Order: sequence, then structure tokens, then C-alpha cells
Amino acid sequence: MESSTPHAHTEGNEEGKSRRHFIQQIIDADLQEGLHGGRVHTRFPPEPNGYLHIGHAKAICVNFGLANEYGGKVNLRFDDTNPVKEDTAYVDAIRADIAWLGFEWNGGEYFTSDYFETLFDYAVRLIKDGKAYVDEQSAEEIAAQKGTPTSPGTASPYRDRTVESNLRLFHEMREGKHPEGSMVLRAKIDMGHANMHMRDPFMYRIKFAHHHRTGDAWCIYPMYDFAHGQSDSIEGITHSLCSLEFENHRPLYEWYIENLGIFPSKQREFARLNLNYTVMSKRKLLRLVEDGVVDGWDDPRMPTLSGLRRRGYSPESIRAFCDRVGLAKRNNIIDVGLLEFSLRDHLNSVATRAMAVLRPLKMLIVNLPEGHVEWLPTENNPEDPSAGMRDIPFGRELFIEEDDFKAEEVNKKWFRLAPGRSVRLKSAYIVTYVNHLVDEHGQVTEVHVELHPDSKSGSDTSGIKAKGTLHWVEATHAKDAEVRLYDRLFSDPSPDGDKDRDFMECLNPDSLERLKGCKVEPSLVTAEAGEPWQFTRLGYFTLDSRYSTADRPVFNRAVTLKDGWKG
RNA sequence: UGCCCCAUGGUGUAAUGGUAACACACCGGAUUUUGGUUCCGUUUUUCCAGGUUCGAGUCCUGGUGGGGCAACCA
Repeated sequence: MESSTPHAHTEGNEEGKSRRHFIQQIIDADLQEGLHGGRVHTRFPPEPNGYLHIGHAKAICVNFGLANEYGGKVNLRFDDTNPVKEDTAYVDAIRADIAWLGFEWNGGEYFTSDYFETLFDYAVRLIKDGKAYVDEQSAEEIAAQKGTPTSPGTASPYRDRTVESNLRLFHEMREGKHPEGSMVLRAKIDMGHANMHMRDPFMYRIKFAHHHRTGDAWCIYPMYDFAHGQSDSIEGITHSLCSLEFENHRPLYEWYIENLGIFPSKQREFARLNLNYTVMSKRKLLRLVEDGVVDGWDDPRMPTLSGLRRRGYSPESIRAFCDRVGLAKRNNIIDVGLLEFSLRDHLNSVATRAMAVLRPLKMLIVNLPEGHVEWLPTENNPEDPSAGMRDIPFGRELFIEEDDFKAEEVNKKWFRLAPGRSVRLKSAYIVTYVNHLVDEHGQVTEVHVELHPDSKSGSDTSGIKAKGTLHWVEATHAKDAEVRLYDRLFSDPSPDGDKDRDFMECLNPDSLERLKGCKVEPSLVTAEAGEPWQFTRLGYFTLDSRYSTADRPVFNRAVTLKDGWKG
């Protein structure tokens, strides 16, 4: 049954019977009950202390996608309650990544730090209600009293302070009259609660730290739990979606909202995205950067959005991937192959085809005169006739791919060039092997072929059957380029799956291969970073945004073509 | 020896008490001037044990397995 709610973004999900994930079902039910007048308002709340990665992309697609789908709004909120870890540089990078993914925060942009004053007032209110107190014990003492998951905690000696002294001390905390670590504000809930988060959680701690936005205005900062739900509430967020690890925080989230009597945002949790053959935690990603294993946060091998972008991933492909991954509460590990499929699937329809030879082998057409060059038309994209045609130079001297020629004996599964064989040169002619030259090491240095003039592409009357088609670049017009091939960063599907092994031990030593002296067709000089190209038979590539120069282009391979050859 | 969440092909995700399906992967075939694309097809699935029911992947009970929960992090 088709639901009556509008579907703005339902890519890959438009079968007759629409498949609704559990969050959609919750929202559908909420709407049916007339909750919040049918309003849907979500938020994406990153802490500006690092770069966004593919895992965040899922959260972004969920929050922005749902808001779009229900004709609602989505806020971008920077959850900046810990000044020692956060920085404006991350704020800018996060904004750029979300925009690149193709989403707009139509509900506005906010910072939790904008609510510091309100949050302070909320805390005062709880103190006045006898629901919060200042604890002067050390972190160790408090931890010891917390109990364990299987045994209850014990009360702090400061738990029953008077409202007056709590109020005075809390104001003194704000005024900077007490050193860091000397006291905290705690909610007075239940030291024996089965949920550890309810055992008098911290609300505020003292930190004499410069905040990237509020500067030195504050020396006390709210904890996550005392900030998040209230921020949702202040913004009128109807559905606060987060990952599974916050499930145990939900009672506390609700406790603050109820005891403050503020707008009842509802928290719902879903399983975060995990990808095999990579790591996703900020700490581990940081280590890759700091240890120089990668080039930086935007190294094309990184699972960061900036890395994927530099590698050549399109925002469309990442969105499609997130759709395909689905949404549930079950812990999952997605095969990186699905990400790669999503990229190929998108780029196949939009990438301009071009000829590039990565490991050049010289080919001489013996029956063409010295200096012969002609221009031949070729499709820009066979999947898209509207992409048109372009002319490429063809001549007596070409480069073909080294492994497209085999001098030794080959079996019948070999479609490419070899002694006695004929092949089609893409968009050009069929050529037949004549002979080849080798150096003193037995290395093939040149292959000579004979061209069949009546086999010209588009007007082939030769009747010759060539099973294989090779890509090639005409030698005198070829441009030099560097091409970087990437493989997965780790050789183990679960680099951090073994507690007794450091994930760095699983690094794939061959994750980057730099090929210099590659030959590309002249049209590639107009390539721009971020633009998708398909190098015929080789994969999808884009110009590297960092290392390319006008006279020395550097191309990154985003992904290979699917290789169906079982030879 | 506590509390919370989860369990469907190799990997994900559907089926909302009524024929277990979709995508990716895999394997086979057709088409192909990219060993790409496209098309067709094969193989493979409800953690276990009880119970409720005409009927259970779905509801109940109990197991088992996995994840999470004690930071002046988010």
C-alpha cells in the first residue's frame, strides 16, 4: 500500500510496494497520531573535532533524506560542548562535505554553544527543584561511588547540600572561583539505577579552555547528555536520530526533558554504518594521518568524504550507496564492494570515455606511411548518445597497453594481441600481428602490425572477426600523465576486529601504485578535478586536486571497471 | 552475573499472523567495436527448544549467540 506521505527522494526504492524502514514507520505512526501537527524536523549534529567519513554520510542521508521525504526541515548543529577538542576549521570542512553531498540544512545552522546561557538557566532550574547538586569530590572518588553494572552505587556526601549552597557554588563555578576538577554539577537521580547513566550523571564540569566560538566567556561547559536533548528541544526537533550506542542514554535524555518541562523531542537509534577493509574511528584515522601512512585526511584511500571526493567518488554514488545499505538496528558490516558498485553504476551513465594507456608499449603499423595521422570519431559515452562524439588522432605509431600483447603462446580465452592474432583498435581499424622486437632481457619493446584499411570503424567491410578490442593512444599527439592506482588500505576485512592485534599490522603495503609516463589522449588536457572520466577498459578516473599541474596531470583511479574476464 | 538492544542466503535489507523477497556478491548463458554496459538464468536464507494459532520469520516463554552500558568525551 502506497503511503500518503510525499516522497521527494526515493531513489532505488520506488517499487509498487514501498519498503519502509523502521524509522519511517515510526514517523508514519507519529504523523497518523497527529504528533506535533504533522511536523517533521530532524538534525545532523556533528562535533566539530574531525572530518566527516562515509559513516557520517549514512547519518546525513538519513536525517536530510527523511526531512526531504516528509516535507520537513533539517538543522545542521555543531555539537561543540568540549572546547579542548573542537575547532572552526572542522566546522568549515563539515559544511563543505555536507554541501558536496548535495544537502541543504533548510532548518538552519546552529551551535550548541549558542545555548550555553539557556543551558545554564536550565541547570539553575534543576538545582532550585532540588534535582541537581554540586559535588566536590575527585573524579576517582566519584567513579568509585558509581558502582558497577551489577552493583549499585553509593551516594556522594555532597548529595544533600541545600539548594542555596548548590546555587552559590554553581554560580561560583561559572565565575571561575574554583579550579578545574574541584567540583562538578550532577543531576540527582538514582545511584542504584540499573542504567549507569542514571546514577547522578555529570551536568557541568569546569574547564578553563578557550572555546572556538564563545572564547573565554565560559569556564564551565555542559556535558553531552545535558546539552543534546535540550538543544533538540530548543530547536523543536521532532525526531532526534542517533546511533545505537546512545540507546542507554535515552532515559536520561528523556529525564532532562521531562524534569525541565520542555519540548519533547524523541530520540531514536539506528545502527551505524561499518565498512569492511577500512577503519572508521577518528582516533584510528588520525593515526593513519599522523604516522604518515596516508597523505592526509583527504588521501584518496581514506574513508573520509574528502578522501572519497578526491579519489573520484560522486556525491550521487554515495547517496545511492546509503540508500542501498538500508536502515535497521542490527549491527552490520557492509561490503566495500557495494560502495564500488554504486560508483560504477552512477559513473557508467555519466562519465566521458577517454583513451589512456597506463603501461605503454609501442605499436607500429607497418603498412601506414611515415608520419601518417588521421582523426577518427568516437563516442563520448555509449550509454548516453546526447554526450556526442569527438575526434581522436590515429596514426602509424601508437601506444597500447603492455599486457594487451603476449609474445608467448596463448590459449583460446586470450582475446588480445599475440602472434597470429588480430584485434580491433577501438574506434579505428582491425590490425593483425606481424612481428615484435625484444631487448637484451627478452622484454618486448615494440610490436608491429598490419592494418586492414577496409575494417575502419563504422564502415567495416573486411569480414575479419576480431574477438578483442584494445584501447590505444596515438604517439605523436599523446600527452604524458601520472596515474595513481589505489587498492584497499587494509588487507584484512576487519582491521580492528581483533583486540590483540594493532590495526596497523593489517595495512596493505600495495594500497598505492604510482605510474609515471602514462600516455593519454589530447582531450584529457581539459580535465578538471572532480570530473568523472572513464578510461576505456581501465576504470573511472578523476584529476587529482592536489598534485596535478598544467603540464603534468595526475589522475586518480576511483575504481576499476568490473572485471568479468575469467582468464 | 545487572540493565538495554539485536538475531532472515556469503553481505546487507524486506516480508507488520497467510506463497520468504530485493540489492550486492557468486556461478552459468546471450548480446557487445570497453573481457564494461544490458538481458536471461542457477545456487544459497528465517539461531535453538517449547508454547499460542487453522496457520509463526513475525506473538509468548526459556535458552544460545552478538553488540552496548561505569570518561570532568561526543
